[in-house]
Amino acid sequence: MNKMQDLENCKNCNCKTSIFKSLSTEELEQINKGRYTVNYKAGEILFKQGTPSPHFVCLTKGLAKLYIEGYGKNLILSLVKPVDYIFGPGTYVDNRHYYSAAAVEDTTACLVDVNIFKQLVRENPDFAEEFICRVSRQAIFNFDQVVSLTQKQMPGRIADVLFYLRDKIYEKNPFEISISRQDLADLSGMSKESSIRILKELKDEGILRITGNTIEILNEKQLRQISQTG
Amino acid sequence: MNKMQDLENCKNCNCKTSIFKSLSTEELEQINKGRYTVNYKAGEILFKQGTPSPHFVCLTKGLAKLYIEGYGKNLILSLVKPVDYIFGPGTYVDNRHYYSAAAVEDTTACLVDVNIFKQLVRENPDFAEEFICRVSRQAIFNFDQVVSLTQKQMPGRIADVLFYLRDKIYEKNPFEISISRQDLADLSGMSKESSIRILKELKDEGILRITGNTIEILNEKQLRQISQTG
DNA sequence: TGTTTTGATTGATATATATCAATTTCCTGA
DNA sequence: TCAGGAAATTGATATATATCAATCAAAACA
Repeated sequence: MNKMQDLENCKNCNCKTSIFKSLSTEELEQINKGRYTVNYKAGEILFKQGTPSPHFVCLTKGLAKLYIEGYGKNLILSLVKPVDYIFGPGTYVDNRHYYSAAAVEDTTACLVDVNIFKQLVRENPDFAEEFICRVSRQAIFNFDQVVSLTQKQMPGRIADVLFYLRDKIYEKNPFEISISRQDLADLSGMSKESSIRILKELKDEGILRITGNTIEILNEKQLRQISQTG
Repeated sequence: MNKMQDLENCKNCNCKTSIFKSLSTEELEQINKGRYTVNYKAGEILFKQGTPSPHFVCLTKGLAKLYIEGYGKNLILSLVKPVDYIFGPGTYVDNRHYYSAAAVEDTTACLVDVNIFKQLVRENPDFAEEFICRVSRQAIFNFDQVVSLTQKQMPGRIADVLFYLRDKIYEKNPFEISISRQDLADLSGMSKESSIRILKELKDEGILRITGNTIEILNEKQLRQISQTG
């Protein structure tokens, strides 16, 4: 275990900026007591779909992907970066994970006993409300995603993923992706060959500049157009 | 307004069997006071995607569809029957509907001021927990759906929809569907022509018996197989 | 009762996308 | 520095699915 990590405390952690802002010092202390820190190398699995879900996960470093293992293929639901937490729907249903999580980059996470979390939801209405807000935003995001995946053709889906990566994950342009082409395909619901081809087409049309894993959106308006058109 | 409806009271309504079971008589009374009953004819719209969402809806009679209006097509998220309630993710985010709802059959619904609901979530931890459970189950359902829609081919998707209709909506076999072929297509993410063709194929293979709007699953095992295979 | 309209069905065709196979590039470890 | 393996790329082909157009059945209507 990394000593630096162990010296950290929820009280001065960035996590506080998230839903934890409604917690008192004592409540944060409760979370802190039931917390432990784990490091994952890129590629390592945080948890597998179907396994019990005894804690919720707060990402403090790196990048992880949440993905459903379907029939042969994977579907990546979202990427998670610091400071964000992973809280699956199984926690309040049957205590199972309904998706898997894997580190895309070297990643550090805090694991907190789920019962402490549930207790706080019961005791602190602000926290509960904040949590419900959070789950709701997640649901809205999923709606957009399912519409994109089921109603748009490949160029539109790739466009949506590129905007997602630029605006929500890497937050710059150009951005260097740490995910593979396969991941890109799993995010947009297509084969990796197709994702590569579409990327190449967008590059040839001058909408993107691509050098290895670095992508720059050159013509935002036209890419937006492609996203709209389907 | 129907007098019968007005005489009803939340205290002896079937809704109590749902998440409302954790509410006290006084709390149910609060809901009852802020409640009004509305009747919709088949085809009428309960609310439109994008409009404000000032109340949550409890279905007491009929059948409704929840659908996202996408790019040209609709995607039906789910069907709602009595006694179930409709509570969109926008309520805790920006107070907008993220999907539309329309009556499929003649439908009666209770509308309750969303602020009363939110207040109860804050005051009654059991109710809050029950509500989160509910939202979680919804999320799990959506996961299954998105996997079906993005990873299975048409016969598998139709198979999933048929099981959904038999087990969750009509709860009998054979069942007479009150939804159109277009709705069937919107549930399974394909064109209506395709949905008709797959249905016909399943009929020709002896897996289904179809007479007009009555469908009977004859060979459950084989249909399950088709759902699995994709 | 006939007429009109709507939804269901079928067939022919176009097209988006997956799959398979072959290279090529890149990265890692000895 | 090289060898081996993994990932990325490209091309050829097969296939699932949408689209278009026509017909048919059924329900609403006057």
